Amino acid sequence: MEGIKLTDLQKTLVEKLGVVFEHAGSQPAPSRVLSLLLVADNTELTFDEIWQTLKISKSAASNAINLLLTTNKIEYITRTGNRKRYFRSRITSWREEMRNSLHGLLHVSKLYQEVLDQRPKSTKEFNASLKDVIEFTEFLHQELDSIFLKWELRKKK
Amino acid sequence: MEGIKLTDLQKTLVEKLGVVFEHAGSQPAPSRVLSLLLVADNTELTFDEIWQTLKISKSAASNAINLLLTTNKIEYITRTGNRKRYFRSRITSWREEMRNSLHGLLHVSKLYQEVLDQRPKSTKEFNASLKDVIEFTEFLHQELDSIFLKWELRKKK
DNA sequence: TATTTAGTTCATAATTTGCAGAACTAAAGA
DNA sequence: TCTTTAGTTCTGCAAATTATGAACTAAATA
Repeated sequence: MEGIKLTDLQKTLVEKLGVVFEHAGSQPAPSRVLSLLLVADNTELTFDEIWQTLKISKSAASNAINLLLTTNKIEYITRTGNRKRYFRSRITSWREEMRNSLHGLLHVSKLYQEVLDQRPKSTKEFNASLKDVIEFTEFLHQELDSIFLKWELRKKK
Repeated sequence: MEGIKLTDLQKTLVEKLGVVFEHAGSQPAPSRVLSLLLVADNTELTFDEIWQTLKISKSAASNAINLLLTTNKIEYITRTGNRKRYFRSRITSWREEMRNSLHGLLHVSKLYQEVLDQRPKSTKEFNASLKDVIEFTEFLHQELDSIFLKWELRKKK
């Protein structure tokens, strides 16, 4: 048996999502692995199921999976008396990932501050915008929890 | 004269920012052009100043500039009796750009909805997370203006 | 001890990307 | 009309990125 069975719709979705992830900066193979783990009926797939279903080489799958593991996009579980690893998307930790993305923006912010520090005082509007971006990013980072909270309150209703 | 003069700090900042933009998915030359327009004392630079300062070819500069123009990262102004275009960063429209980024996320959200629509009902927690991501993205999109507002109120104090 | 399993690593091979250089163009000026 | 200016467009190439297949490995099983 070669990989898992996907409907035509599922195959299309894997490719469409794959392209979206590529545009977001991810490589082709990792993008497709991640997509497959979102689209497949079974959310926990083995190494063999992944490369056989996506029709990519074992080495491409190995590299893709390890990249996704180190970037915390996926994780794996094991089962007693079974050497296989079952890989799954970490979508359930999406809040955590969003926080991390914002942390990345904070790093850009620090660079913007360095830029601002060395700018001539004369370009007032420009400098003010730069300062706005820096401050708003920091604000967003501080506010994230209360934004989550507000959303959860609204959701309950 | 070859391009504009940059201090060593400015040169370093152009490269550091350039790398950051590259990590965000932008190509090398557009990244450097965008960085230069943030770092240079003069916020409005001509085509010749850009390629000569960055030591890239005219074609690389032309392509980079046009890409940045079509993605609304930069704009240009002209001056009477002068055929040159003066390019500048659109950083002052950063709110608009943020709104657009969120709009892009909304597009991903639509795909996630397609994924969710075809998923088996049995993977409850997984599906719930997917739904959360979709709904939170929409929430954020709706809330953006009031988040801006809250930030501006806080800023005044 | 031999074999199978679940991957990993390595040496390329195949694309893809991004840039340079040169030729080109359209408008303005001399 | 010739030249200059302010770019654009068109190859061609070098480098970087990705993928492949085959050989390898370490643990478990027979």
